[in-house]
Amino acid sequence: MSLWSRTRNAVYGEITRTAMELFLTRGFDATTIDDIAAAAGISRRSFFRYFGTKEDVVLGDLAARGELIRQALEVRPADEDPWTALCAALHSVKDAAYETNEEMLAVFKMIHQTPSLRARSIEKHLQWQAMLTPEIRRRLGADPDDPLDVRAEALVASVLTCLDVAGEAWGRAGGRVPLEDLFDAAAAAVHGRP
Amino acid sequence: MSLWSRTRNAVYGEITRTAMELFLTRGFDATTIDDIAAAAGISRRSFFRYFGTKEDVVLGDLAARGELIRQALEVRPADEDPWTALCAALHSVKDAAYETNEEMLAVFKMIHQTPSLRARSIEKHLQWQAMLTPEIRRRLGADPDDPLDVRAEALVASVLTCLDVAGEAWGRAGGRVPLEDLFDAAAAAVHGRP
DNA sequence: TGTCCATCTGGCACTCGGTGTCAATCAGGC
DNA sequence: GCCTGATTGACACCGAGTGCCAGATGGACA
Repeated sequence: MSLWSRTRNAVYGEITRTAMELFLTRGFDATTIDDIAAAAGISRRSFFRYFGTKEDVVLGDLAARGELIRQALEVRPADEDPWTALCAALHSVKDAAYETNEEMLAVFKMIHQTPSLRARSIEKHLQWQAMLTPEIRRRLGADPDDPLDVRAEALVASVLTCLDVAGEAWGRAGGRVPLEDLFDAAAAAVHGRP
Repeated sequence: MSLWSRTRNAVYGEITRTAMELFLTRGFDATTIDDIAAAAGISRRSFFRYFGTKEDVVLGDLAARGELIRQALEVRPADEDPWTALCAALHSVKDAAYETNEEMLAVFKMIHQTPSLRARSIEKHLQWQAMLTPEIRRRLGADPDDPLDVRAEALVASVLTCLDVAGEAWGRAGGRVPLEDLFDAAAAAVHGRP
């Protein structure tokens, strides 16, 4: 680990902390990149060297978590039915990115109330979908490239949709109930089975 | 129908036609608002008086179709199970907005290949979700305002996700198979039943 | 230690989407 | 013919994001 990457990580974390603080106080849309750059002591141009978009500060490592979910899915027993395997894979990956439950709640609310953030969040879920679908195709014994076989896409997309619905409900409910329980209830409603 | 609203409708249609032609030849991102305004013979400012965003030219009346789906859902038999009722409601609303199948195919491909369009399209689906959920809550006998009851949201969101998956597959397959068949296959994969 | 190279940084100019404002225009009712 | 209200174009402005370039800084090597 060279000094370069160490300072880079430090700056990365500093920008994230500074920006999130501004977002949670002023609101996402009311905070400009110039505000963040000024507060973090860097130039506006440098901000874009660490984050491609303003939304990436909030949703940054979502892509990385997709990879974790994919790995968790691969480990599931081969004879488990795809839906159960997907649900289990999602369960096994917790949100370790947040310090407190309150912070996580505030971020969830912000994401679901800010259209641009919501849209980006859904785009990330689409990436997860693309990452998880091949494994489900394999488990279904489907042709990996047949565009007419929509079963795997539908299963993966629906499970992720349940996660999204659960997340929104969790935010609306003020985090009073474990997110997992809401997800299980959503999944059960869609796929039958109590 | 006054002359004002007649000319307004005419201009609206003219902008749509001009813009769609540019989108389908140059691509969505490569077409600027100035291009559209110049080609349609209006000012850049006037464009934004007819369309809130560039994406709205492509996805304009999607919100209106949501209302049609809601009405179709209301008409379904009261004792039909929610999933079946939702699927039937979606079936009953066809895409009447496109002249030819080829044009519809081109637009679908464009939407699914352009991130900003894809995101907006999903946002419109979220609006549909909000419109359809109350009726499903009613059919489930659920408290209309209980944030912890996620069944209705999950059902509606999953059905719409199936529609989205089917639409994407339909585009990838070059429209070789009826969209309805792909939707049915996706819905069946998710909700059990072969 | 001094030199060279790669990387990082800040600043500038630019594009593009989108908004507020204001004066000019134009249809329609009196 | 005149007043009212909607529409229009033009201009200025903002914020996100990008390309470019000169300068600073750390690392490797002689």
